[in-house]
This record gives sequence, C-alpha cells and structure tokens, in this order.
Amino acid sequence: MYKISTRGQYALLIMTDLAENEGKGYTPLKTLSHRRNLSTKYLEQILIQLGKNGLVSGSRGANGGYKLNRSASEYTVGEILRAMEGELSPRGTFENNHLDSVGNEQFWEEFKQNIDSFVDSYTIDQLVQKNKDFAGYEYCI
Amino acid sequence: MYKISTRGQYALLIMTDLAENEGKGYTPLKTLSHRRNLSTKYLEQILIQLGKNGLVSGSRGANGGYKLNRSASEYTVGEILRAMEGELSPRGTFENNHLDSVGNEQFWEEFKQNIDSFVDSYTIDQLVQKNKDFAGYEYCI
DNA sequence: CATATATCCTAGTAAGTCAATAGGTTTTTT
DNA sequence: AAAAAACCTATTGACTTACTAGGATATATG
Repeated sequence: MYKISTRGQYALLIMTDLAENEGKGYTPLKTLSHRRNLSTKYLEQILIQLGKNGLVSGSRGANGGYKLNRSASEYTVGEILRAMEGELSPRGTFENNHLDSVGNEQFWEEFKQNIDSFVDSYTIDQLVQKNKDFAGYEYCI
Repeated sequence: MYKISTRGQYALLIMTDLAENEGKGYTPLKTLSHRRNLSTKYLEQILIQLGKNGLVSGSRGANGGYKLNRSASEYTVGEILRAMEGELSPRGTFENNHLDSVGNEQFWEEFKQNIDSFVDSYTIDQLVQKNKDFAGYEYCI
C-alpha cells in the first residue's frame, strides 16, 4: 500500500503551522491542536517525537509551547517524514530477500532513491509559500 | 508507514519470472512457487488476482499453468503494483482532509504523481534485461 | 511558596492489515 | 476414471495504527 501514516501527515501540517507563526514565540500544544482540529493527546506524541529529532523545541510552564529550531527554509519535508516514519523505503518486510532477482533489487533501490529525492527537494517554507500564493489568488477574485 | 506488501513484491517477481520463460507455454503454480521458494497457496492468491486484472491467463488441467497475456515490454511495473495494492497514494486515511492546507494538499498530490510516473516508467522487460546484463557481467569475471 | 500552565513520559486498546494456512470445488488433459 | 491444475472462500496469529488515559516534571506568575 505504501502510505504515510497520519503521524507523518500531522507532523508536516504542524511544521507548516509553526512556520507560518514564526517569530511569535512558543505556541502551546492546545493552540496547535485546536487550530488544526487534531487530537491534543495524539499531537502531543508527535511533537515530542519531533523534539527528540531536534526539529522543534518545547518550553514548559506558562507562556511555553513549541517552536521551530531553524528557519522554515532549512527543513526538508523528507527529514520531517523520516523523523516520524523512519526510512521511506517502499518495501516492507523481506527486504534484500536473497531470492529476489538483481533487476528487481535495483528497481526497489531506485524507487527508494526516487522517493527520497522528491521529499528532500521540498522545504517547509515552499509549502508555506504555496499557501500564501493561493490565499492571494483567492482575495483577487 | 505502510510499505508495498509482499503481495506486490511477489507479483513483480513472478511477472519477471514468467517473462523470462516466455514462449514456453503455461507455467504451473507449483513450478513458480518452488523456483522462487514462495508459499504455493499464498502465491496462488496473487496469481488469481493478477488474472482478474487481466495481466496473466490461467489454464486448468494437465499442462496447465499461467502465462503472460502480452509481451513483457507491454507491462509497466506500476500497473502490476496497482493490481495488487490499489492506488499507490502515499497518503493513508484522512486523504483530502478539509483541514489540510492548500500547500500540503498540493505536495501530496505531486508526491503521488511522482511515484506513479516512476513506477510507470519501468517495464517488465527492462527488469529482465537488467538481470541479463548482470548475469553477463558475472560470467565475464 | 503556591498554583496554574504546560511539556514530558508510559501504558493500554479497539480496529484494521498482513502473510500466510487450510480445505474444498471446478475444469481439463491423458 | 484418474490425475493435474486452476479457482474460490474462510480463518488465524502477529503486527500496526490512531488514538485515549493518567500521571510526572518543569516553569512562569501572584
């Protein structure tokens, strides 16, 4: 099937959200989950994992929350997805099966490289920019 | 993350196997499963599904088995994988979530197109050729 | 110091998927 | 008639997903 789970999708969404609110200090989990209408407790796990991977920082107590560690242009979509999903290999179990043919092995390897180079070609600020472009278009109607 | 399941991987392997044995009439399930050391009963389900999708034909009785419906150059890897896995969308549940941002939506759409165009750029006979190239290289050592 | 606010941590669970296994039915050749 | 083979349907254990739940820890403010 090769699907990216909701963890990866939510992570990407929240990273663009944080990017859109860059420079406003820490954004609390509650604000994020309400703004995107996602389960607070579920999103919490995602943010903690993003933190453990060095993508966001959390601050506890009043006025706390989460913020990006770098500027939005310094995050690729790939590293965010990999932080949540692990390697984005299109093969599941039985990788490198010795029974597989060499041609097939090469195909699977190229498939993985193709996916990696696609997701690594996108940065978070490019996603944010796409939104802005669309918003601008809407207002012009 | 969901990966391409063994069904898809086995299907691809068996299609290249059938391609390598093109012109030799029908190949029985038992031969295929023993040659690739795969579960006969499991592979049976895969071949039946490939048949329902018009990719192979089965013939019952003695001297029966399976064979390709077209020449190996007329199959893309994509159509084989889609026959087993359904659409190769990288998103799982909650596609087209109205809460998603436009930029993200576009990203997911392009991601899917990227995958489709990759798997559709490969034909089965290209995989077979890769094997032959490698075999030739081996013998030259 | 006390309290509210917020992140951090661990465990559990219902539903679904995966990878087989199993046993039978139907068709075709010899 | 018998053997060979595709076809069909059901079941199962292991695993994953998408949450839910309850607490422990840290921090700003009064």
